[in-house]
Amino acid sequence: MATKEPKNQPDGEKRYARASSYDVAHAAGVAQSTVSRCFKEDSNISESTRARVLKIAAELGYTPNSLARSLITQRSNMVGVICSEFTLCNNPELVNAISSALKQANISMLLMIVENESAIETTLPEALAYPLDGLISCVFMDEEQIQLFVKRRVPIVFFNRNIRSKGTDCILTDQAEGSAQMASRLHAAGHRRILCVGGPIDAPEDSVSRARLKGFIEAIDKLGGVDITCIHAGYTYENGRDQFLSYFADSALPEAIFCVNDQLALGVMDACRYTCNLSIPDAVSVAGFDNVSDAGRPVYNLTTIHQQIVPMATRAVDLILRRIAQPELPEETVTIRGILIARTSA
Amino acid sequence: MATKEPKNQPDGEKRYARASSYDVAHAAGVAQSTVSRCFKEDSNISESTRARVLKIAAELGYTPNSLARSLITQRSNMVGVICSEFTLCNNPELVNAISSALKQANISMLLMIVENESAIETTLPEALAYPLDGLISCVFMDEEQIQLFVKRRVPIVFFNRNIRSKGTDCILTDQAEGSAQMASRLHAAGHRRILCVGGPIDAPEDSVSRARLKGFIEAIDKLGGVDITCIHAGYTYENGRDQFLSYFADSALPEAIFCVNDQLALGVMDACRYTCNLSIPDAVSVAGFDNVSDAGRPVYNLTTIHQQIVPMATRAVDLILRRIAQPELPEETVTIRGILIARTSA
DNA sequence: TTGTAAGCGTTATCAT
DNA sequence: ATGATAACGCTTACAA
Repeated sequence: MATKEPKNQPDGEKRYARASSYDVAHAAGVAQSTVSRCFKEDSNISESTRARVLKIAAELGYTPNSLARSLITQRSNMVGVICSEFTLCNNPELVNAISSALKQANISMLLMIVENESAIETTLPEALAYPLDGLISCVFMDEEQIQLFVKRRVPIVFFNRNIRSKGTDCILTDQAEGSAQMASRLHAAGHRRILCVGGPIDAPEDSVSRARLKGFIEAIDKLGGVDITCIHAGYTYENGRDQFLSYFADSALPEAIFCVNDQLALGVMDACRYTCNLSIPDAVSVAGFDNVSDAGRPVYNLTTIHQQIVPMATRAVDLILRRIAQPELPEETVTIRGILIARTSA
Repeated sequence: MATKEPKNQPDGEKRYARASSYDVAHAAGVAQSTVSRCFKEDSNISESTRARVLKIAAELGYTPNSLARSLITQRSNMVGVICSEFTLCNNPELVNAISSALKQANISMLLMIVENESAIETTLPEALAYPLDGLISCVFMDEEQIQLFVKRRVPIVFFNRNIRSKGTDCILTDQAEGSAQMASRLHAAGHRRILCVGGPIDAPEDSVSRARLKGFIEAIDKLGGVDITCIHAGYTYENGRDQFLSYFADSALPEAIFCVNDQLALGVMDACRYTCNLSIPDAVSVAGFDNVSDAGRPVYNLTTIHQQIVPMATRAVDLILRRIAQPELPEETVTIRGILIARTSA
């Protein structure tokens, strides 16, 4: 009890495989706190002992245990990222961008995938169990869910979800402005009968799809003289394809089709070309939003609005770090412009 | 000191936002250990106190801190997943499958993305810092790197990386057999001049691309009478496209092209159709391997070998759990068959 | 059924 | 420059 024997290693045999700072201290003949100091920059420690201790640590394969550190420092160095299966599978670059921004800041990513936009409940306990340094949510959360994190002082940044709540920030592509750019382009190209393929009919007022649709329609109305029709699908390729087909079954072909995301647009394009034998853009123009990687392939060449995912991810991480440092700062909503990528589909 | 006052809450003001079991205990007038018991199934606790404590916990927004729990239980309930940017971006379903298999087992996923197959060094410190319950690696690791984890008793499962090492398991698509299926099909279709688009020329002997290439060539040789040429690209769409173009610039068109992955195949297809004006499969057949989601779109309709990602992911998690429970079990290499998906490209 | 106390592996605050 | 020692928030004997 009064000795320096590591407590977790009563006999010669080790109970646990991972070496602890006690093991290193024991082997190096120093105090455990000395070992700890050796792994910290600018700590008062002589270069000679540091060198010796680090050498022994390497031999024993010792690295400070992040979990134990977190407990005392009150910082886990982990940020949770919640996103939907759809986002992961159709826009993996987004997750990649967030991952690399976090890596830049030396923060680990606890990734939680939810089945769909409204299934966040299933992962809430997981997100709450850890003392996360922050949460980046690419899905909607209601006020009650948000409060669970706010109460625990876990900063939330909403990624492309326009949610304003006390103590949370958000980063958004300027949906309305992006859609307006597309509206101008289609209008300038002379299109006067336009079909809009929106998200689900029951999408909430503040959803991405609604924002894009609304922005598009308002811009078109301002330009004037355009006949607009809207149909509503989900978000997927198949939704776009099927909804267009059932629309086109008993309606005239529009001159242009604006889809609120690229997946819908790709579905519509394929429906046009492979089912209806319509050539694009000769028979009809198609435009999307997001600029997913497929959109740039020659098979689609989709005219779309590019979301600047990389700067958005960087900014999202900045917002988290900022709020960790200064929790009481006023809420911020950062808006980043979309960039019109003119290809041949429209 | 002798009182039951929560130590972390000296005055009325709270230093930390997250409620601890002490806070709950204090509010409920019970011991801290009682609170702990309330959150554990089948523990000797009266239903009445449990109900009361849980109610108060909910009010305070208390959930047991996973980190602190891990420290004492020696189980972090976190599994690290390492994969390359390429895999994430070109086969996001893989990450999704792993994520959902882990979720099923109530394990959190620490996702680490590395720039490329050989950049794992950059994320090693992160993976080692946490006492992970296991590691699923979708990238290569050398023996020295593996040992770092083995030493810490962290089970590793290699996902589609054929690495045999003491104490580690792996789960693989049967590359050779899948390639052989494709070889049979192309042969049966009457193709006698076949171009293979392999991975990088310097890919290691035990790499996925080599295994597929080797399996294909051996099977073709067995069938006989086929003239085979190999070219080497990287792994990407652009690699496939560019390498095919530079090959075709001064060589005759083969009857069929087998690419060691779908991305290469998609690149080759687009090069054929959009640059060389060759129709597929009339002028040339193209086949791939993986069955990524794009392959099924009518724009490609790629004949390919489907990797059974979902069962593979489930099995990978099983292997981890198995080895956590019984670390000394013999190493296992699970092989799962690929399924030929015959579409119109070949 | 409940409370007391030890310990998980760290960092941080004191002494020395 | 280094060593004791007290947290961090839990789980788990052991006592009562």
